[in-house]
Amino acid sequence: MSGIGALSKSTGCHIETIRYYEKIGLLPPALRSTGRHRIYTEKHRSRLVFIRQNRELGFPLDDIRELIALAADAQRPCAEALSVVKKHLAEVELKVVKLQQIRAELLSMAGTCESTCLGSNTPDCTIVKSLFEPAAGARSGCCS
Amino acid sequence: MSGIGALSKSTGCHIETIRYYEKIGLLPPALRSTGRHRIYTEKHRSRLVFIRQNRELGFPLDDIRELIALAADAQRPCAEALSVVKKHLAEVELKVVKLQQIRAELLSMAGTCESTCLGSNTPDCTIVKSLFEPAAGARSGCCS
DNA sequence: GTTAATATCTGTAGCCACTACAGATTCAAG
DNA sequence: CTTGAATCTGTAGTGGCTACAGATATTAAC
Repeated sequence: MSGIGALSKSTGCHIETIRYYEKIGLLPPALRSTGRHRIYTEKHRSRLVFIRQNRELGFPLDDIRELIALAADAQRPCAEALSVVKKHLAEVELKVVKLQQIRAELLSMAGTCESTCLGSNTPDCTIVKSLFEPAAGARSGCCS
Repeated sequence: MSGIGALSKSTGCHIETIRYYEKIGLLPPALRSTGRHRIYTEKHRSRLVFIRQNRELGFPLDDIRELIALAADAQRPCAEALSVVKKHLAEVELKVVKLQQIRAELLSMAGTCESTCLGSNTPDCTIVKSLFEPAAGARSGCCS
């Protein structure tokens, strides 16, 4: 049994976030003191830890909600939980690929700038140059 | 000179997004027809292309705003533009590292589930098990 | 010229997952 | 009993759009 401040400290989850999770039904409502302050049990705490762990792995709250539901109905959560994880894994892998492409592009931008215009008198930086370029091949077909 | 629909088609940028960029001052206000429909020039188009290209590289709108400002003041944008790019690059690289850690963790979760509980009669899936675990070592120090 | 279909207009609300307040109340310590 | 810290509720803001509703403009066909 502990208040929201203690729960926050022991889980590293902000007080506002704890209240938010309760509001959207991800955490069950806390018990209340006579003055309406929230009181938490160990069950609340372990569920909050679960939520946070999965959030740190990037699961959206709806996925976490589903995992919790699967846990509650202990019939055969395995295949379904696994599919939630695998779906998320696929998204993470896609993101990694995209970010690596972006990284390569940024490295090339920085490299070109450093070798071409940085320190020279060139007024138009390669990074910024595309702003003034008419973007070849897209002007045809325009009116007038 | 073209309307917002044509601009949208030629850039792949949604109409609502174009209006949004104007609203937040990222695109200069369009000319207007007698009936208040927006009319765009080639300059609008090339700026929008610039914005979109940089958005695809993950730059936040405020960075793009700064790059545009640097382009306008052609004094010495190079070093500053380069620093914007490098800062973003650092963030992208950090994200890649984090996502790769997450990926490893998800792979391990999926692997453990597949080899341990999937297809067996075990009622508690490893993916979901931490919900019920008292999270050892964090209970001490609690009141009562 | 008229009508119908399409395009565009403005403004507001919603998305995700929080975060940041303001102003009121309650709790714990001395 | 007082004081200061904690907590309460409720609302609004973040980024970068997206989705609508209801009104007006434009264009094409007849």
